[in-house]
Order: sequence, then C-alpha cells, then structure tokens
Amino acid sequence: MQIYEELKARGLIAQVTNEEEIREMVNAGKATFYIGFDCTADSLTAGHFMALTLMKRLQQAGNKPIALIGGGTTMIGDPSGRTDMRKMLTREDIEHNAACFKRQMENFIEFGPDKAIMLNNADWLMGLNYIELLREVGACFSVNNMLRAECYKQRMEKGLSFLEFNYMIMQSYDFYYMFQHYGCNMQFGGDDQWSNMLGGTELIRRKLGKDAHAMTITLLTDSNGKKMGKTAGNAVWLDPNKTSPYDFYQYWRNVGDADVMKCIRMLTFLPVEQINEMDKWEGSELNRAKEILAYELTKLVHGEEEAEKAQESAKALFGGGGRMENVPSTTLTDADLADGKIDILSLLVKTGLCPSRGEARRLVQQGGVTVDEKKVASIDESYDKTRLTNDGLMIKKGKKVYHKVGM
RNA sequence: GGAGGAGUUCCCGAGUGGCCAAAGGGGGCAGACUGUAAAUCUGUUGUCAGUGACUUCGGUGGUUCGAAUCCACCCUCCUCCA
Repeated sequence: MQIYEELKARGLIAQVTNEEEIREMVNAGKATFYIGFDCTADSLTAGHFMALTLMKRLQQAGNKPIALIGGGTTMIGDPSGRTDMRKMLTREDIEHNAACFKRQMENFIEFGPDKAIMLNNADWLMGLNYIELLREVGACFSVNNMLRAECYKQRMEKGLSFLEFNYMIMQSYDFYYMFQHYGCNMQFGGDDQWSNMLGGTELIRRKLGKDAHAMTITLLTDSNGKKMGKTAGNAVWLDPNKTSPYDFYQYWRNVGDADVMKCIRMLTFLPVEQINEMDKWEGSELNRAKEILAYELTKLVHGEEEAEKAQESAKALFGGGGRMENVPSTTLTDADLADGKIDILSLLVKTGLCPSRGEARRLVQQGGVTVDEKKVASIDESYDKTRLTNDGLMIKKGKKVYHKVGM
C-alpha cells in the first residue's frame, strides 16, 4: 500500500486541493511539505501529536517535512475555530514556547540535512515592512473573499479584530515565502486551517503563477464530536512534567469504546492490515485494543521504557499483580505532620488530589477515598509516621486515580 | 463622533434593596451499575470551620441599618447610525 492510500485508509485525510496531483507527488516522495505550529503554550499537546505522526509517515515515504514554528504568527493569534480572541502573548513567552516546541519535536522527527528541517516564521515575518507588505501581498487578497471564509464567518457575530483578520495573510505569506526559498510545495494542517491554507495556494498562484497544494487532516474528535486530547478542559501535554507518562497512558486507556479503533487507526503506526483485524473486536474485548492504543502512543511520545512502566503500573493497580513503583507519588517531610501524624484531609490536599479541604471533606464523606484498600469512613481518620515510613500509603480517589505517599 | 444594550460564581444563564453563596442548564467530582467504556440514576460543586465566619456578582467611590440589585465616574464588549 502506498502512502497516500495508507493515509486514506487511516482516515487521516479531510480535504485536498487536487487529489490526483497530491497522490502522485506524495507517493513518489516528491513533496516538500510544511505543517505550522503556533506556540501558544510551552508544550505540544496530544492535538499536535497527530500532525507529528503525519510528518513522520510522510517522511518515511521519502517526502521532506518542514516543521514551521509560528514565532511570528503567534504574535497575531489564529482566530480559526475560536469564538473569542486569544490572549495576547508577550514576545518573551513566545520565544520560550518556541524553544520548548523545538526540543519536543526533536525527540520525534528526524531533523538534519536531507531530513526534516525546522523553521521559525519569526525569521521572515518580524522584519516585514507594513507598506511593502500591503503592496506586495495585500493587493492579492480580496476582503470580500476573506469575509466569506469559514474561519471568519464564525467570528462575524462576536467580533473580529483587525489584528486577527490578518492572520490568514501571514499564514499565506509563510507558504509563499517557503515555496520560494525552500521549495515547499504543499501544506498540511488541521481541518480548521483550510481557509488559511487556501489563502497560501491562491497567493502563490497569483504572484508566481505556480501551483502549490494543501491538504487537511481530519480533526480527532470523539463520538460526541468533541475534540480529543483534553480532559476537563485541560490539554493532554506531551511534556512529561505537565502530563506524566502514566496519566498520558491512562488518558488513552480510557477513551470510549466508540473511539478506540479510530484512534488506533489515526495515531499509531501499527500496520493497517492488523488494525482491520482488530476492527472485529467488540464489547469488553475492546479493552485489549485500549491497552494497545495507550501503550503504542506512550511509547511513541515517551519511549518504550516509560510505556512499559506506565503499563506495569496500570496493571498493578487495576488488574492485580505487576509492580507498583511507577504510580504518581508524593514524599512528605516532618513539616507536613502534626503530632507525628497527618489527617486524611491534609493528606488529600498535600498530594494534590483535592484542591481544597472542603472538597477533600466532601470526597471522604461521599465515600470516594480509599487508603490501602480500605474505604476511609471518617474525615477524622489520620495516619502516623510509622505507617508512612514503612511501605507508605496507597491512596485511591474515586475509581481510578491512584497516588502513593511516603516519607 | 452620536444613540441604545450588556458585563453574575469553571462555562451558559436567571436574579433588579434584605428570605442570595446567588434559580436552571452544561461541565467537573463522587456513589450505584460496569469492562479502568458509554448510557442511565443519585449526591455534590466559593474558602475556612461540625450548623458559624469570611471572600465573591467588570473596576473605583457613594447612598442605606443592609447592595449582585440604587447613584456617580471609569473600563471592556455588542448593536444601530456616521
């Protein structure tokens, strides 16, 4: 199976400018493509992960990826898919974030001569002259057309600032610039980027009379149509300090039945044939699929060793057996104790399992806390130092949040 | 520049002088059911404290025994006109 067919089989392709030409180019390994990453946070997220895997897949097929860090475009903020304006980031923040992105990507994609390259659009955007830009590319854009673009339409109700309105032009300029300087002939991006991407191909056609291509990736959504890669509004980060490998593993281990196979198909590198086999699984058999999904992804992001550890821990906690070493843990000091012991409420707050004592109290009263396999019956429960220093305590919050405490 | 309208707890959204820590929904958390799933049902959802105290309704001042609610000024956003 050739790469284009594989991408299709995995359900990764949403929209393309010209299917025939793109198929040919990609299958022949002749594409130099870019994917842009705006650095609005200091870590990549599970959402970016799919774009990274796509880069890798295409790279394996002989195409040349350009990872574009949006040091310049982040100064503006993409209005696509948003109903409100983004928080404005300072220049320092953006530079810091860009550096973090770079480090994370290097773990994942091979960079180097003849391999992938990484660029930062701050390098060419920051020095632009307003009047020159307006004359050079501004003349090529029709405001009438831009207003018709889906990404702006959504904002016509709530208001759209001129700053954000320019985002499309900057992104188009990126493509135009890289087309000329790096031979970049194709752009990939999330489906919400479609209008911005067309802006680029249009600009290249008008200015240079040449064809460039664009292709969007299906957004990973769950069966309710919600974007995946978020828990309670918080992103699932690729940075192990922000989302531990264990939590990362757990996130994928807990996806809904209806979503497992889709995730496996879109995100893992397992052969399509094998995935087609797994498609037949149903009911509780899907738990196996979830394990595979979680393991594969953790391995891709954090390495085999971390994936093993996360899996071991999960098995130990949920299935019995296995080792307990890799569960998230907190180490207390004497300062945390009162009279040589610590009460359950303080303990829950100290470990970060509860944000306030009030919530800890509620949790215990509702029977949601288990310590060393025993349900905590009273909010007056406390544990003395000897218990903590020996094996430590295993606290379970709800059904599946485990935390180890020792001294 | 002119005329109107709006800013409420994580989000949406009621509330227009005391009965408001503030209806309702969403989301979150927990319990039951399960397969570490979904759906459903139940409880819970400002902070600290065992029935009380403290902080909250865009901001700052004011009126009042008492304000999310009234007044003044300011900030932000929206709609219409230019």
